[in-house]
Amino acid sequence: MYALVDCNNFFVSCERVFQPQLEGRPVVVLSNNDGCVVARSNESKAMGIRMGTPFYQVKHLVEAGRLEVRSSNYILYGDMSDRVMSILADAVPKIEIYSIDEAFLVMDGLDRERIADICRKLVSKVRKWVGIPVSIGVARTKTLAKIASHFAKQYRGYRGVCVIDDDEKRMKALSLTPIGDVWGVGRRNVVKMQEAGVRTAADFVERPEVWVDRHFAIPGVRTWKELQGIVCHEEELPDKRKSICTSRSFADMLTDSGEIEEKVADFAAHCARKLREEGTAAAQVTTFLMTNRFRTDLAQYNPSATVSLDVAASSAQEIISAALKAFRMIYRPGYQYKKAGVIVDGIVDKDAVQGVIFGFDNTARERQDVLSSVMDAVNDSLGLMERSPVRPSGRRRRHSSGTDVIGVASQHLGHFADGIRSEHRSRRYTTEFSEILEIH
DNA sequence: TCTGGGGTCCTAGGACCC
DNA sequence: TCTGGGGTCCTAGGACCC
Repeated sequence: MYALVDCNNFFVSCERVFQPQLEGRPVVVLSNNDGCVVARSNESKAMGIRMGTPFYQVKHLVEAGRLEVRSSNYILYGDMSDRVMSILADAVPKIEIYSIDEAFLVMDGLDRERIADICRKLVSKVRKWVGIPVSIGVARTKTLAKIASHFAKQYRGYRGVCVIDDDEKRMKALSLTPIGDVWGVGRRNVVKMQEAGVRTAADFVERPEVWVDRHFAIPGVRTWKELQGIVCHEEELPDKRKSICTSRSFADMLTDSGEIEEKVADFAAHCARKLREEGTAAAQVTTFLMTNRFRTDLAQYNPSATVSLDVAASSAQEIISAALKAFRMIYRPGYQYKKAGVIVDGIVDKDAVQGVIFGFDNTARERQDVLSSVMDAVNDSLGLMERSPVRPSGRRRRHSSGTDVIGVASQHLGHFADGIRSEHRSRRYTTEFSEILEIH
């Protein structure tokens, strides 16, 4: 059996722990740049505010005193997530952290009564110790556990825990679940489903497998099986990431090559730092630029270019130099750029790289690696730290937040967050000590 | 006026090989 | 004029997730 633990309205709940006056009030938390709504309290959901709503569309509610708003505070959320996850990890033999606010608990070898009991205790323990409300759904497959957690969240009678452990409960749950609420069925496929007369998860499982295969291919068949209790999503996600991306929208549109170049260098340095934290190196570096897609009155240009490295690298110098090379291949004056980013992929273990290097430029590379590790040490002790939000393996890692104090000259140090709106951010209650250190 | 960021997997089609 | 067949690898783009 799998138990899916899902933090209710996670970002809002984190804010409420330290600002109890938000309790019972309609609250939303915004994305980076104060762009869109990414988390809502039950009260703001009830007001009809949808996920992803641009903030300017609900700003009048804030001004009228009918809605509370906070900018996202990922350092706080990451730290709160770690606290929740460590309680969960202590309670069961195996945990798979799926996202910043969700984890699957593998409940192998426990009898049903005990599972329900453990889950109920976890709900109250997390609430009591961290202050975050969670819901838990239990079932044979992850897809069904997701559905169970929806019920646990939706109906008070479950008191936070819903178990689907026989066919009768399963079919009842499926018939009450709109097909679009099923894990793995996204917006595009909902349309196709509805056109075919499939409205609920129960409608879907009644269709023959060949029909599902024809219209929705392998991912569709997996979901179809999972809904019937046949496990398809079993394996844990691999430990190492296959790509790392750092990108940001700018508060204002930028035109100047030099100004964008500094951002790109910063993004590249951030990617390189993450590679080193994971003990990996990347063989490809991609830089992309985007104009403002919402300004249809302006010329659009969304180029990207990829530079391949001879030898996979993780030093700031090498990644930045490749990212800037790609940037110079695509930058064209005359456009107003709204966003840029750097993606590194072709990721391999650092050890594997060292094994295959011989020859003339080995020394230079070694020196850059040494320099990078010294920079990391300085930034670790003086910079502001942030916890990694997601690691599929459940292993916790610390991540730099980008407020480095030392870097490569092409970066715009200390200005990583410049030009990003964050007008309603709360304090970093649980990690502020390091910020104080930084000031001194 | 104002519209996020970071991932994964799958598939179709092209390049290339014998 | 006629113009094979089968395999692998890579990549871009689509769909999905939170």
